Order: sequence, then C-alpha cells, then structure tokens
Amino acid sequence: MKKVSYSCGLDAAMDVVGGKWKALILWHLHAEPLRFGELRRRVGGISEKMLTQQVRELERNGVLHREVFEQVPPKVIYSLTEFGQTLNAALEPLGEWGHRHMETIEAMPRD
Amino acid sequence: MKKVSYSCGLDAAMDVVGGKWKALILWHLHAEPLRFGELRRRVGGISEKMLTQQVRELERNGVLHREVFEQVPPKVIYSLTEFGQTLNAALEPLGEWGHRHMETIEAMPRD
DNA sequence: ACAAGTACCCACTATTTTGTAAGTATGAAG
DNA sequence: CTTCATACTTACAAAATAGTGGGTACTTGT
Repeated sequence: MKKVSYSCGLDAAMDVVGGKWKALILWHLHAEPLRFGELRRRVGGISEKMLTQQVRELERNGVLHREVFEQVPPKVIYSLTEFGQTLNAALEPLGEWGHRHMETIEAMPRD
Repeated sequence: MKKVSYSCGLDAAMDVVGGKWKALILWHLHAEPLRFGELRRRVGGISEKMLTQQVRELERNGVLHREVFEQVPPKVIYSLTEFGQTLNAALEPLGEWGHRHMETIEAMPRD
C-alpha cells in the first residue's frame, strides 16, 4: 500500500491487487488452499523471493491466510480469507474479460 | 504489453490495465469524452508526461480514441472505444469492491 | 556419508516504472 | 512586446519492482 487516500474505489482496489503477481496469486488460490511450492508451480514464472514477498503483503492486508506447520521439512499453506474471497469475486469479471479478449490482447503491439 | 502469452484471463487483463494510472484514466472517461487538460485535472496527481504516455498506449491497444483538432492552442479529445467500454464494465465490480472496503484499505499497513 | 527436498532469508544487481524540469509551436490578450 | 494557454517532447534523475545466487535447518532416502 502506498497511498493513504484514494480518488475512487478502483484506485484503492488497484493498490491492493496491483503489480505483476498479486492478482494471479489470488486467482490460483480461488479453488483450494495450496502449499508454497505448489502455488509457485501454478503461478508459473515467479521466483521464490517474489512469491514470499507478495504473499506476505497479501497476508498483512488480510487477503490471505498463512498457516505454518512446525515441521521439517517446512510446510506452509496459503488460503484466501473471506475478505480475499470477496476480492477474488470482484476480480472475476476482469478475468472473464481477459479470457474473452485474449487473442486481441496477445495481438497488441508490444515494445 | 509485455507478455506474448498469458496463464489466464486475469493475467492478460492486468497487462492491459495494470500500472499506476491506466485503470484510473479509463474510469474517468467512463461518463464523457474529455480533453487532455481536463482529464489530467480529474485523474489528479499525474504528470503531463505520464498522462500522454499512458493515454498513447491505451490508444495503441484500442482501448481509447484520440481525436486531434488541428488548432492553436491544441485541442485533443479522448474517449473510450467500444472495446474500452467493455473493459471499463469489467472493471466496475473491482471499483465497487474498492469503494465498499475503502476504510479497510486505507487502514492497511503501509511501508 | 551424501544428496534431495522444503520454505524461506539476505545481499546484491538489473530492469522497469515513474517523476521533474525544461523546451516547443502558435495565436490571442494585455 | 511580453505573457498565457494548450498538448505535448526530451533529457535526466529517482524510486519501485524484479531477479540471481548464496545460505539455513532438519529429515528422509540412497
């Protein structure tokens, strides 16, 4: 979180779920809780450092829950909180849109 | 646009509307076409450079339309394309969510 | 004895994104 | 004749974001 006040709801929401990975992480947790490694494999392309970092922020923001099992080898399970579920639901139309226009988006000029 | 293929719709959508300003710009254009200066005032806090840059990308991506009037002083009007309108519609639940949880978001730990 | 697997942390570097300040053209107003 | 306004552009600086390679602790399997 960077700002303290927002010009509108979208501004605020983007501050929570913006960035390269957060939305994706939520997305992949929508069906079931996952362990760190499994989450990493599903998100794809994310480094360990980034995943820990993003997941910790999401935890601090009350979007997801982190359950640590005191074992060796370590085991940590991530799941959406209720708050996180409402956020994920709000993200769904955007995901739908992206899905529907995937080809158009892939064909967009990149530089 | 950075990627050429996406793991899911949300991934793709975030690539179009991610970043600090783009979603906000779309949002403020939802009701009516606006001139550069007016758009800038409404978005608030954005520099001229950033606005031009973001708006040009959105134009290249077919999200908004840019109409130049060959006058002095210059006049340029921005409006959503139909595509942009579908995107804005998909963004609405997220904006709603942000609006509903504004206080929670503002109270989130920032560092 | 030794490598493999887990979920990290740390220091460091690279890349990307964002911001700041200045300059441009032209005409109208004072 | 100087200033103001518009919608930019350019060069440069700063800040945010991302990646790399190393290390850790302990257990299980070879």
